[in-house]
Amino acid sequence: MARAKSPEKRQAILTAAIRVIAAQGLEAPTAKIAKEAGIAEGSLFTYFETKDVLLNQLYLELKRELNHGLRTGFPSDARLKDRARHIWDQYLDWAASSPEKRKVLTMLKVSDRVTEASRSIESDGMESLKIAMAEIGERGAFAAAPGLPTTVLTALVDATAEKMTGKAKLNQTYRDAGFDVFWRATK
Amino acid sequence: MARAKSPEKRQAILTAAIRVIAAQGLEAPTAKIAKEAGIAEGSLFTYFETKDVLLNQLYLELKRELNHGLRTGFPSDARLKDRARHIWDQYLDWAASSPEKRKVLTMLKVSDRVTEASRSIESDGMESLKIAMAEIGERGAFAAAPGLPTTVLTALVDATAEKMTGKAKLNQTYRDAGFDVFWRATK
Amino acid sequence: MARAKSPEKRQAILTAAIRVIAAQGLEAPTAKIAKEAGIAEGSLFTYFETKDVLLNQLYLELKRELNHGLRTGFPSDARLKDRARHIWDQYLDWAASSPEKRKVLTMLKVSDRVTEASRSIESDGMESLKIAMAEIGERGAFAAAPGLPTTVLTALVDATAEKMTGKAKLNQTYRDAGFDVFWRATK
Amino acid sequence: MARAKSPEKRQAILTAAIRVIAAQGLEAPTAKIAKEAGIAEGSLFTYFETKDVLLNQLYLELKRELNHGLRTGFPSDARLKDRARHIWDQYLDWAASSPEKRKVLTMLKVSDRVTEASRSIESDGMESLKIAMAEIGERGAFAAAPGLPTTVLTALVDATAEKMTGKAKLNQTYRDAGFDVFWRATK
DNA sequence: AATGAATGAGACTTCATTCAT
DNA sequence: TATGAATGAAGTCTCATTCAT
Repeated sequence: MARAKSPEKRQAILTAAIRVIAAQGLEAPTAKIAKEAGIAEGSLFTYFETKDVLLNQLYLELKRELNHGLRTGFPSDARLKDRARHIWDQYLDWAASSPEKRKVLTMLKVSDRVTEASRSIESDGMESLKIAMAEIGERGAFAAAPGLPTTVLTALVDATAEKMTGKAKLNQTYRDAGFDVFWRATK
Repeated sequence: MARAKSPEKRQAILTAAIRVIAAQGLEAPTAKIAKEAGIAEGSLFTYFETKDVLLNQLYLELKRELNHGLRTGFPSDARLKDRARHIWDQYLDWAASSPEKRKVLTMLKVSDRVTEASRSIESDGMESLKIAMAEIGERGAFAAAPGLPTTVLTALVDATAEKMTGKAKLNQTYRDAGFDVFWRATK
Repeated sequence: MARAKSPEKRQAILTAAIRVIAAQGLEAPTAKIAKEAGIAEGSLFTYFETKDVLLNQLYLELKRELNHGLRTGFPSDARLKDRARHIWDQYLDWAASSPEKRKVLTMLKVSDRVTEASRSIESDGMESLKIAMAEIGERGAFAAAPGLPTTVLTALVDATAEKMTGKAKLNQTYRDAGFDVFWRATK
Repeated sequence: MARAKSPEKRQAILTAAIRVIAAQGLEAPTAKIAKEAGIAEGSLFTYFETKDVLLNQLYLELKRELNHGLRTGFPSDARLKDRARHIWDQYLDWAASSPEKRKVLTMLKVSDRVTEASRSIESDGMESLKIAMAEIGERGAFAAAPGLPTTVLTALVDATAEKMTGKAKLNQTYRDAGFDVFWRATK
């Protein structure tokens, strides 16, 4: 049999895409992504039929990775604040430690090159998190404003991660302050 | 001397750019913007030397307009909560009533086509607002986290405006809830 | 006003296309056609939106030119043999004097890049010719074989023109022999 | 020694090429031909070094097959008209029953990818046919026009076969009419 | 200043051919 | 020999910018 399609190469393309797109935006040339991945221009299309397919796969990959992080070690039976804090910490860790991924995911969320089909794909095992977010949604400032907690949480994580990039000294301060802003809203 | 450059035409280009870029992203062709503005392809470059110049001017224009709204009727001598609420309401009004402008400003903020020089240009007359934000920065969850209040405020407005688009019925609820989230952080 | 789109340039592209396609086939690169026409690669698309549009326009142009030749000086009131001979001579003159055009028209007729819409467009003023072909269709070998005379005429012209290319000496012989073959079929 | 090249596979490629090229033209991808033949992309090049080689072999194959048909049962000693009719019938049977092959052979004849070397290769055992064509060439409209009979015959068969495709009812009529056109030329 | 045709670099994608397995 | 991933040249088309009118 011939060479098998290598998962490493596929991953290399996605990784290269993150790096290049974070720097240049979604209009980054596929040729540059291929070069960064160490493969020929045409080989990119062996793994992703078109640029749009690549972009959608990248979106799904990042969403999956983020969701996986949120689920990992989730304390389903702890009190609400601890569960919220877990989400906050995991989310923030991912956002702060992978600023390029966060940036690219943000771009993709806004872009119309990501299809509705991609957007509607959800990860498994998110039930406990949804329950926690639903509980939060019944409390404090969030009551009567459907959907607001998730949106606000995402916005606060982004804002906090933005401030954290590159200021190691104050990182713990920002991390606590950001969560504090969020948690106060639930009192 | 030949005809003078017409300020109306300049404005028409900026307005067209907002409409077209909101729909297609920053990669929208200058030719399309020109057509939407009712002028010839080449004329656009009489008013803006390059596409990057246009984008930067657009960024400045939107920032200026937003800041102008925030200043208008600012109750410099009221108590902090009222001043904060004024900022919140004005900001949210702009964001909710000009969704295209908000969308484009968000795109521009993230894009690397907007230069550092453009980003560092500030509007005049913002002193009172800065004072208010500084006072907020000393309180509650924001203490010890420099710069966080502004970032958080922007993030909350964006998140709230996003939820408001198209749900007239709940708009007042979201408006109040969003501010509530913000204000609780200062207690 | 800016430069007007020049009909000369449009014609230069069509002429270049004939030359290049006759030599290389329909897959001839647009870049080569543009170069041959003395314009920039991109300019070709100012005159023809896509390669397919160019090909269809070329088809229509050649068909129009050929039909125009057939109509010119057509002796509507002469006896059938003279009318047939006029068609034969005009057709053969065109085919023999423009071998590249004939070759390209043949290619286009067969290609599926020429749309049904293009094929169905007819030239004006062909009535007298149609009458003549109809009369022929009722005679001799053609009776009871609908549509055969036109097909056979085209085939015989092509075959004869093929033999004529480059043998000036025998040209008149071939011209007469070809028509003879055709006319005998009507006896 | 390793496995020998399989003649079946070679034939499968040629058959697939006919089907695919009839549908898409000579620019049909080799990958598609390989897939249609049920083999891997790269295996095609084990049997035909390059695409041009494949095209030339295909041309020779079709020409050989056609010529074989013409020779089969050729009545060398019959009177000229019967010999001509035999050629006509055999040729037309092949053309009408294998429209794809006829189409592809026509394309190849016109293409410059078929070399002069290929064109000059002749089949064995065609002497009797050549004698018949030579006799025809001395008669009627063909006298003094060297080479015309063969060209005209080919053209008439193509034209007739074209009309026959899909009109079973009139097929015998067209078959007779076409031959009639040809034979009248020899009187 | 206004117009829009002209330019050519560069984008995405296809495909004949090579080569590791 | 068979496979199909890998390659990169080449093709069509887009678009920011220039420039003749």
